[in-house]
Amino acid sequence: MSRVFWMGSVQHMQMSEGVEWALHSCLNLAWAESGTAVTATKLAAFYGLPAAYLNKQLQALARAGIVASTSGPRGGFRLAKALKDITLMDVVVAIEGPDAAFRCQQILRSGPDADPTVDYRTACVVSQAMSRADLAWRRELAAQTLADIRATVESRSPDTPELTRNRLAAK
Amino acid sequence: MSRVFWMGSVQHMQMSEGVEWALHSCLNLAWAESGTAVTATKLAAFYGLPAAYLNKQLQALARAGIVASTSGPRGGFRLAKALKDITLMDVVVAIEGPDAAFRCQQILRSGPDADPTVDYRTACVVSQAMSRADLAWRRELAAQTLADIRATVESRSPDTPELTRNRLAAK
DNA sequence: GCCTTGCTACTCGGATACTTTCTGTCCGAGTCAATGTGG
DNA sequence: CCACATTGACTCGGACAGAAAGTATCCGAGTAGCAAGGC
Repeated sequence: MSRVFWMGSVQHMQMSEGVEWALHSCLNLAWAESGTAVTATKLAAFYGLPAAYLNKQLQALARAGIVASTSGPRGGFRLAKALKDITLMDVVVAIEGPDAAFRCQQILRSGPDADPTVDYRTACVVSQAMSRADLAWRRELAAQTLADIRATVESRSPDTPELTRNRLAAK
Repeated sequence: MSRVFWMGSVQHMQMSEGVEWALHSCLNLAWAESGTAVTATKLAAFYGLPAAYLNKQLQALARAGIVASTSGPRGGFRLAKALKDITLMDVVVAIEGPDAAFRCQQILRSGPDADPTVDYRTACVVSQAMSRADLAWRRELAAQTLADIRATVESRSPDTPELTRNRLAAK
């Protein structure tokens, strides 16, 4: 009796959803921009996101030099580079930080035949194998720019640029 | 005044350190095994890990069919497959769960021109791009088996099998 | 002497606390623009 | 009419709570072996 059903794994190792917000916001900035800055509030209203929290993510993009921020009336955010110079990797690093998903804790340090002079982050074979996968991931992210994304979106939905511009221009 | 120094990004999107523990423990099981099971306590003592928590990770490996568990005296864990049939991907999925790192929240659902009939996890261009990177990561993890890891370790440190076996055999 | 039976010690398994990270909110510093005033 | 100081509202920026996940621990269910007792 009382059979136990395994409900499936819980959600592990997920990146912040701020990455998704940041990517879409950058695209919207590219479509909206005609020399004017867009406030975090407007960008958040686009998807019903909490404005203050999106603002936090945009700050991270600003620190990374992806967007530029202006305070005061008529202030807001605008792209600091061309879309073709912004890779997915740039955005992910800006939001999630530069560290690899797999963190080698160097547990071999505590093992029976440990050598204190060795850095197991580079020497440990397990760590090397995991790093290989991380590098493949990063390579793929770095190979795609936001310009590529925009081009694909516009080819599928040609109305998107105008719709977005209008929506952001509206008070 | 009171200049603020940015301390660098905090550590985001890190996978559980249980992955590292699980990988090393599987290798140790392969070296120790001579038909006998090894307890979680012994495996934990190898690196000074909390035994009960390592046990938790080993349970996850057991659910995934990577190791088999036996209760009672002379019980413990032993490999359920050959090392060549265990990929890094298998271990990561067992510990971290099957979900991708990037979770498309389908924020386009809340966008201005949303189509409720569309599943944006597959339709959203941003999601597709992120998935491409995830797939590259998974492909790399699936391409490496624990047998590969063992072979590399043994070629670099030929003493490891015997050292490990002796250490695990010791009371 | 051998079989049966009960017991004890041992191990996994999942339920339970504690810590860190992520998510969300708030208020202050700075800024630009409009407005009113004086020349 | 034009220049300038003042005011005011608006926006980002970082500091401050709440929620969720990761980490660590504990105790119970089950099992295998051992020991004692009976045949």
